[in-house]
Amino acid sequence: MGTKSAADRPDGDRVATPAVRRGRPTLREVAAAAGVDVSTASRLLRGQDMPYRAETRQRVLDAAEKLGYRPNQQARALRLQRQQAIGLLVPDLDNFGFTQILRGVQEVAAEQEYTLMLVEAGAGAGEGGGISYERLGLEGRVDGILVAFASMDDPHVQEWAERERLPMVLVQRGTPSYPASVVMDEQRNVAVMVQHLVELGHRRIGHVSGPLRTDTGLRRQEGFAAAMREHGLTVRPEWIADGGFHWTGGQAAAREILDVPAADRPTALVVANLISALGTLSAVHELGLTVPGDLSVIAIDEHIVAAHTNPPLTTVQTPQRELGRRAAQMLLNSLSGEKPSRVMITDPPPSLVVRASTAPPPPPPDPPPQLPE
Amino acid sequence: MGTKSAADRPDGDRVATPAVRRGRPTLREVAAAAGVDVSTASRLLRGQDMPYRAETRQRVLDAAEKLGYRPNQQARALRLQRQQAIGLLVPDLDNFGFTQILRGVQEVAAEQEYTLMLVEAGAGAGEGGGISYERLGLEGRVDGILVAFASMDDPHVQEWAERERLPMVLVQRGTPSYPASVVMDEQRNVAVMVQHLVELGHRRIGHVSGPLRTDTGLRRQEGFAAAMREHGLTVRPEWIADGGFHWTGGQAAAREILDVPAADRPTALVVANLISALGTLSAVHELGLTVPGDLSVIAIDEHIVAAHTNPPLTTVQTPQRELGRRAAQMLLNSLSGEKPSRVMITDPPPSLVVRASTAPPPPPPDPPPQLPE
DNA sequence: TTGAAAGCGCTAACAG
DNA sequence: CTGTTAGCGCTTTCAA
Repeated sequence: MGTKSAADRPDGDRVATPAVRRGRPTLREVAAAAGVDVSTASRLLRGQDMPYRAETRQRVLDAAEKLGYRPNQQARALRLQRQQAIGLLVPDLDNFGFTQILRGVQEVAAEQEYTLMLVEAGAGAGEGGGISYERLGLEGRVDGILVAFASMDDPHVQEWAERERLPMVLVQRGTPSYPASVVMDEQRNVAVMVQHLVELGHRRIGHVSGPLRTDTGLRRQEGFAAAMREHGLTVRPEWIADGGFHWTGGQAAAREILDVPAADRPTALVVANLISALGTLSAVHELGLTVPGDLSVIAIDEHIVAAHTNPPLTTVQTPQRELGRRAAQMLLNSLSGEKPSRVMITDPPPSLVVRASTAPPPPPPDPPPQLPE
Repeated sequence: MGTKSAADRPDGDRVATPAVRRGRPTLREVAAAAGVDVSTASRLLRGQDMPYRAETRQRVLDAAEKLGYRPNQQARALRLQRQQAIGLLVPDLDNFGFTQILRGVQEVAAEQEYTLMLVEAGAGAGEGGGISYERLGLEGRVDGILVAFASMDDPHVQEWAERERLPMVLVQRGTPSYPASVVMDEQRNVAVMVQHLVELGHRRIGHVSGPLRTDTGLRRQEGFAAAMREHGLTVRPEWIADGGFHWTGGQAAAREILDVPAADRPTALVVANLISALGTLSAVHELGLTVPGDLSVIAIDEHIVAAHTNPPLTTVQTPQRELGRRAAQMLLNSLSGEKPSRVMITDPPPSLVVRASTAPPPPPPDPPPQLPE
């Protein structure tokens, strides 16, 4: 390496780690092997500019190939002030709703040659607990983050992102105080479900909702009320309960709604997500009711699991993947200076996956000849 | 919350900041604000050494606090030649088996202040397809990787890791050619299942296996054979089929095994993982059989979903989390130069979660008074 | 007890 | 067409 004699540099040979071979070949080594300057090698290897002598180009390319050169992302990031990476924060990977969002995000990130860091941020903290975002270690590692916390109303994320100066796009959560978000048309999602039930003949419809403090939960519930009104049906408060987007919550909510005399029960339940629908089914069975004989159940979120519950659940498939795509695009665009906005996905419209959990309502238990209301 | 106006700076003493605010405060700025050299600030903020003048310490700490200083990971990584981050590659986040492994890995990473990069590597590629590991962009971003590809027998990973000089630990996959891996005691997992069935009175037991080209699949199948032998039962080849660790595979395998005259059917099926057990249940219902009336079914992998299938599945809970922990530990240790090894987790022993899918076998269809074999 | 200086590996003006 | 130079933000000898 050095052209100087080792003798006149008493400190010279204890510079780096005692490792004989370095981890990976550096650009400097490639350049040396090709007999050019690092700057030339850098430009050329990155495909920049046009004019190189054919021979130079060949020599550099050969040397890089031969040494198996791969640019050091860190050095590049430091120099460019850009990580070429984004983060995706999800609360819970057990929640079936997230995998499709993830796929969408992944696609876009890959297309734009960004690395995606997926972080399950809710894991340790449980539902209500505060998360230490600092602990995630995302700080200097990503250029921006996507936060898919529909089920978590956490003001800290926003503070954190601001403090770290991290561009952030909220997914499934249109907090009015934040300008960058992508959500679905929940009204429509729910309308599809209500419509299906009405077509089957149901008029007594209840709702196992999401938490009302979350944007998604709230909008689904509003959508429920709106759809009911549209069909001239009454929304009965005692037929609505918060299932918390969670298994136990769904169970508790269903118990609350259904553990009443048969005459006071709804004939169908619209459930705000798949995992809480599992809980709902539990409660239904506990109470000795049959689905869809006594009660129809329909839920948001399509997943293979829905085909295997008892009975198989009718679901609504929503544009989750598109949601992920758009969110990622927005984040990436905002990194290039574009102003982010609030977007509502409508394009792949929600579609019904009809299975065995929905059917016409049972005949009314009492024989009142006309209006049950 | 409080919308932060640009103007409000409650504290009177303001640091002379450059005209344009940089992305984040640098160490240099902190040092300047405190009136010390960067090297001093660096040492002090990292809690290095002991001897600082109390006043110096205070000034630096205050400045850092006030500016909201956070060290730049990239610069540090470049200097230290260490990312303080590890990657976890999983094939498929829809597979329930991985979340617990993830939790374990997360715990250890957090304990040691490592950032975890979770990458769903199989997503785009499908089961058999080759993955472009280079595309993951993990290259210079992590110090090592955990590969949880039980269901994928891919020689490329190894090459890739070697080429990138990335220390790698295999999780759930004890490839004999690779020295660093953590697996479970699959023999024991399966033995628990067989034992349960035998105790219920079953003697005609089949197996929906994992792919035999995967280590896990193979070991589960060997375990099955061993357990059967131990109980003096015969392993019937026609009662074994590969469910591919996938939904459709599970379905096909079960069809193959069960679509025969009743007298030739097993009375119980040991299924190699939960997702393929869902497929198995599908096939069983298709064929008009009842569980557990005609057939008992038991699967590996405990998950809340198992409580909601039709009927609820008896499962074996395995030490997945511990697996993740040990794997992460091994990787981290190997980063500090320790030789990795092949480890088999035995500690939290597998435990049975008994649900409705297992029961005593039906009475034999024919009336042969003695041995059915 | 603290400061000066030398880079980690890379890119980007600006000169030749 | 290619080389020189000057750092990105941080850590770490070595000196003072």
